[in-house]
Amino acid sequence: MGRVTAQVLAAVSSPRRQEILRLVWRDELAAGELSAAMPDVSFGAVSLQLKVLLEAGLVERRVDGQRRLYRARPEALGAVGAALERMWDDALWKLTLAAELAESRRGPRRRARQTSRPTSSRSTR
Amino acid sequence: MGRVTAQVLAAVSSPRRQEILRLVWRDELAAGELSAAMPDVSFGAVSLQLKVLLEAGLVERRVDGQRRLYRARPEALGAVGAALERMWDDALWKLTLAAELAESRRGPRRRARQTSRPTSSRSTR
DNA sequence: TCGGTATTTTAGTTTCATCTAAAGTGGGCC
DNA sequence: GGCCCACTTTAGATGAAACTAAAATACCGA
Repeated sequence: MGRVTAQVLAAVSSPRRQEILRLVWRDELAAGELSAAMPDVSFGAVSLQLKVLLEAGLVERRVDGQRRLYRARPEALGAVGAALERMWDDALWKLTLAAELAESRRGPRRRARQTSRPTSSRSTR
Repeated sequence: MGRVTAQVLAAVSSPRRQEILRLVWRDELAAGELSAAMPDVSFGAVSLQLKVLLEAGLVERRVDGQRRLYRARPEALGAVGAALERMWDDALWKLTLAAELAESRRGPRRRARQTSRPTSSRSTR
C-alpha cells in the first residue's frame, strides 16, 4: 500500500479533486470527458487539478493519440482510499456534494463555458 | 469507528492541525500548553484551529477550572488516524514538517509573541 | 505543411483560510 | 466587587488556491 503523506492528504482534501478521483476511480477517462462530466468548471481548471493529482501520485496518465487518459491509483491512497469509497457510497454524501463544491469555490464565479462542449469524440483510437 | 467525511478530510489536511492532533493524540493538553508547544503561532491562532478540530469531531474538550483541556479522538479518524500515526513515526516526516508549516502560512508574518509565555501553570487542578 | 482537435500552460482575478493584535468572556480568589 | 488568569472571539491583513479566458503546445490526418 502507498504511504499516506501530507502531500496526499492535501491533494485529497479538495472536493473538486475528490470528484475527479471518483470519476476515474474504476475506469480511465480522457481529460475532455472528465471536463464534460463537470460542467461547472472550465477545461483549464480540470487540467490544473489533474496536474495536482498527478504530482501527488494519485492518478496516472496514459497517452492515446491526442487524448490523455487518466485513471486513479487507489493503491497510492491506502486507507484514505477506502475512506473515500465509503464516503461515495454514503447516501448523505450525495446530498451534500453540491453544497461542498459550491463552498469550496475560490476563483471567479463562472459566466459561460470556455469552449463548445467536446463533441463526444468517438473517432480517435 | 467514526465516519470519515469531507469535513474530516478537510480538517486533517492542514499541517498546523496535524501538529495539534499529534500533540494531543495520547494525552490531553490545555490550550495554553498547546500554544506554548507551538511558539511560531499566537494563542489566538491555536484557539481557532482547535475550534475547527472540535467542530469536525476530531478533538474533545474538557473544562478544568479556567483551563480547557483538549484530547484527540482517534476513533473519529478511523483508518486515516492510523495513517497519521505512521506519518508521525516516519523520520522523513519530521524533516519536512517545518517546511510544510512555513509553506502553509497564509496570514501576516509573525513579529513578536502576543502575550508573555503562559507561566507553566501547575497550581490549578 | 496545413487545419483541426485535445490538452496544457500562462496571465490575471477572486475568494477564503490563516494569521496577528486587541477586545471580550468567564472562572477563581482575595 | 475587583483583579488576574486562561481562553475565545472579533476585526482586519495577507497570501495562496482555485478559477477563467486566452495563448501555447501536441498530435493526427489529409
